Amino acid sequence: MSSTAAEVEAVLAALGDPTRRRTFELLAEHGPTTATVLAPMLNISRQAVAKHLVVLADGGLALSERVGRETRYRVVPARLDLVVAWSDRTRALWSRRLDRLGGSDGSR
Amino acid sequence: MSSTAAEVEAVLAALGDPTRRRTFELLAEHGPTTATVLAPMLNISRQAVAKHLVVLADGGLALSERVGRETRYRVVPARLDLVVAWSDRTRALWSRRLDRLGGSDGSR
DNA sequence: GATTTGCGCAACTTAAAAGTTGCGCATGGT
DNA sequence: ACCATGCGCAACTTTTAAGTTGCGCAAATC
Repeated sequence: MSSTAAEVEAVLAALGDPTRRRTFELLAEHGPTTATVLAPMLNISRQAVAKHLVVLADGGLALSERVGRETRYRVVPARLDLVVAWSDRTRALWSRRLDRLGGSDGSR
Repeated sequence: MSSTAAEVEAVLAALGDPTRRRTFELLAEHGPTTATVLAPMLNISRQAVAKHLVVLADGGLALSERVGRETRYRVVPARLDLVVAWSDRTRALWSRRLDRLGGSDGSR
C-alpha cells in the first residue's frame, strides 16, 4: 500500500527529463499511441521515444500493449498519486520538525 | 499565479536526482543547515552538496541565507504545490480526452 | 595579527543518460 | 509469394550532469 522508496525513485526519475515528461503528456492527451506516431511530434527518432516509453513503463506511469505489429502505450494517471503522496510526506517531515520546536516560527 | 512550464521543469528536474531529493528531505527534517553539515550525511563532498543546493534554490525548493561566514539553506515546502498542480493538470488532460470520447472506457 | 573555519570559483574527471543509426525479424496487406 | 510497415536489439556517438580536487578569500576565534 505505502509506496516503496524505489517506486518513488523510478517515478520522479522518469518525470525528471523534459522530453520524457512531454511524452507522458502527449500520451495523456492523445490516448494509446505508438512510438512511431509520437516521434515526429517530439522531433526525435522513434528509437529515442521507444526508450523513453520503456522508462515510463518501468516507473509504472505507462503500460504497453501489443496489438498486431504495433506496440501501443497508454498512460496510467493513477501513478501520479505516488508523487503527490511523496510531496505530502515530505511536507509532513517539515511540519513535524516545527512541532518539535514547539513554536510557530520556521526560521532560525 | 499559474506556474510556468519553466518552473515546473526546474522543480521536477531538481527532484529527479536521488541525492538531491535526499538532500531536500534532510533539509526538511533538520531545518536550516549548511552544505558542510550535510556533506557527511550524504557521503559526498561539500562542493557536491553545494551544487545540489544551488539547483534546489534555482527550482525555488530552497532558500539560501548568509549568516556570518556560513550559508544556511532552508526548505520551501510550499514549492511542492507545483508538483501536485502539474499532476492534477496532467490527470485533467487525460480525463478530458475520455470526455471527448463520450464513453466510460479508457482503452482502445 | 596569526590561525582556524567555511565558502565560492574554477578546472577537471568520470559516469551515465539521451539520441542516432543500422539491421534483422515478425506481422499485415496485396 | 512478395512487399511494406513497425518493432526490438545492439553498437555507437554525443551531451550533460554528478562528483572531485585545489585554491584563494572572508569571516570568526584566540
